[in-house]
Amino acid sequence: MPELPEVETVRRGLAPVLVGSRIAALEARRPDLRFPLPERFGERLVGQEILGLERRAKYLIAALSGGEDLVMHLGMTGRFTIVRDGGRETPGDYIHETGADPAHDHVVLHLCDGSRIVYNDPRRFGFMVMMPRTERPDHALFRGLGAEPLGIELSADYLASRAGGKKVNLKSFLMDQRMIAGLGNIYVSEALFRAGLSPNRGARSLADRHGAPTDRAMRLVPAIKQVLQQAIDAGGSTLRDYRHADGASGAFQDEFAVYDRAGLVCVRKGCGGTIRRTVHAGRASFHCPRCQR
DNA sequence: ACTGTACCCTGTAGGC
DNA sequence: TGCCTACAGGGTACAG
Repeated sequence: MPELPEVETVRRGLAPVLVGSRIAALEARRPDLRFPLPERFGERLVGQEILGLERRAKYLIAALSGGEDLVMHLGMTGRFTIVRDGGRETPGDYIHETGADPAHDHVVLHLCDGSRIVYNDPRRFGFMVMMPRTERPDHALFRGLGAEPLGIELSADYLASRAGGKKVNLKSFLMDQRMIAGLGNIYVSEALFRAGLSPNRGARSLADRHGAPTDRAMRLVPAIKQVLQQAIDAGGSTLRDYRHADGASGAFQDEFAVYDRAGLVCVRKGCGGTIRRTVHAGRASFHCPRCQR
């Protein structure tokens, strides 16, 4: 579920509560999510102050005073909810407080001020790992990540250099976290619509035969940046599970041009085309065959 | 080296 | 009402 805008929205919601706080206790209600929780998870967290909370791609990274990073990924259905001091104690009461099924409240961080951060994840595709801060850039999770899409490193030149000669279609290329880190199924479809590019087109068409960026690559870069920024401004997209850290829904789902709109008329004035659903690498794609070539 | 498919897990929506 | 299938914002491990 959570792509870059959703993870960034969660980060902004958690940061004011987490940063500067100290961890009083850890509740791990099961030993694993997608992967086993870190060895001696509680020992390594309790007593630590959280110095900062940043995002890289779809990862949340809490910097701990002891020198380790707590790296968190929300998978498809993960969500963090802040429960303020005074919230009720029994798991069953979380349903009122977080709106999530308490059976899937897997990890609870208790902070010294009495508030709690509850991690809920029905499908358990999310995970948490810890690593020394100095080792993070070389860690397997981060080493191969591509450009951060809202950073200056995502440019037409970058796209052309990564896409040249590749046989993959544009949709799969943009979904590949080694190329661009943070896009997912929704925002790839939305960015391609804004750029007027078909998801079926070969990624290689972002570069000419000399490896220089084509006008398609030039259109794609601002399309990606704009759709992500607008989605962040709207607090992300809530389809099912995703919520802000305070339980609120995102609003960007109301602004989808193509995602999940198969069979509906294209939103572009005067187009009149019908949005089509196709499949790339097992994931649904949506595009307007008239607007997107 | 690259590309496509199966799979991890649970919940829900839709067809019969 | 049930039962069954297909599908869902993620990523990874293989086989070809």
